[in-house]
Amino acid sequence: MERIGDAEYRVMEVLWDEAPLTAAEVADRVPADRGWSIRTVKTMLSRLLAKGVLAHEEEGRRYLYRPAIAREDYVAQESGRLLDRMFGGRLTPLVAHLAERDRLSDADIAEIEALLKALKS
Amino acid sequence: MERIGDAEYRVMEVLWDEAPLTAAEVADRVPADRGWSIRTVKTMLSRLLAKGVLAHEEEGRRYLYRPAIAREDYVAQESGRLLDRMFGGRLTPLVAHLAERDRLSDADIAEIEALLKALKS
DNA sequence: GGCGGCTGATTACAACTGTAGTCAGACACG
DNA sequence: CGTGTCTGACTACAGTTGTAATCAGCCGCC
Repeated sequence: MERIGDAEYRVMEVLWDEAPLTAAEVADRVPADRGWSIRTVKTMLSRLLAKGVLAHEEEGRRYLYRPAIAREDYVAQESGRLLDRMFGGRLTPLVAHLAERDRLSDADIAEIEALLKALKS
Repeated sequence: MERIGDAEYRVMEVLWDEAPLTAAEVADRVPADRGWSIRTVKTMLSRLLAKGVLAHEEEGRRYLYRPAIAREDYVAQESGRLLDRMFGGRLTPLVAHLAERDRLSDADIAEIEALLKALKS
């Protein structure tokens, strides 16, 4: 599967939240913090189409865009990539690492414990 | 902190494992699967120097290269980035996600539970 | 003492990415 | 019916990355 850049990912998120949308609608919903022009959004959409991660159907002279890959699949691929690259593919060192770095609160720990308990049964 | 590409990361790993090293030594230790030329390795070293993630000391007319950032710090940054981008910065959804995707064996679960227990005490 | 080999420095170049401008066609309003 | 507007397509351009080649200097060997 193709890789997706940071900016492109913003666009994907919009469409994973709500689809199908026109280019203008996507532009409206993209987080404003980057101050993108509509043209930039359209470029993103074209590239994502070319990469095969978006699909489009024609509606009059416009396109309606929708994701062609599931968010879960993409997220799985990217987390797997990080895990492979940094932790030899093993999750435990990641958890240990984040715990050390204070990215884990007590509430997180409780939550993960509950999750693991559910997984075992 | 500067970002490091995939190929550059390979070079960093060599030096995190063993330092200081000369360019030729790094080239010897880089995993062979990409079939890099020594020139390519030298380019990586220069760029990593420019990015400030490597340091060098002169030894005669050569450099000895060593990491200027800790592996842990870089790994923390990158895992934080993924977590922020994909899971709103929260670890639990990542664990849940990987569990669903069968990236978690029973042994992993036991291991993480032990880790969490240790964290709480 | 000249020549091959090694060194870092500089340059090359294509693909990808972020950010946008231009263009030709359709459409909608006055 | 003309004129501005919106659309996707195409083009632009700088920065990053992967992958190297070239260059000028030094060093040891014949």
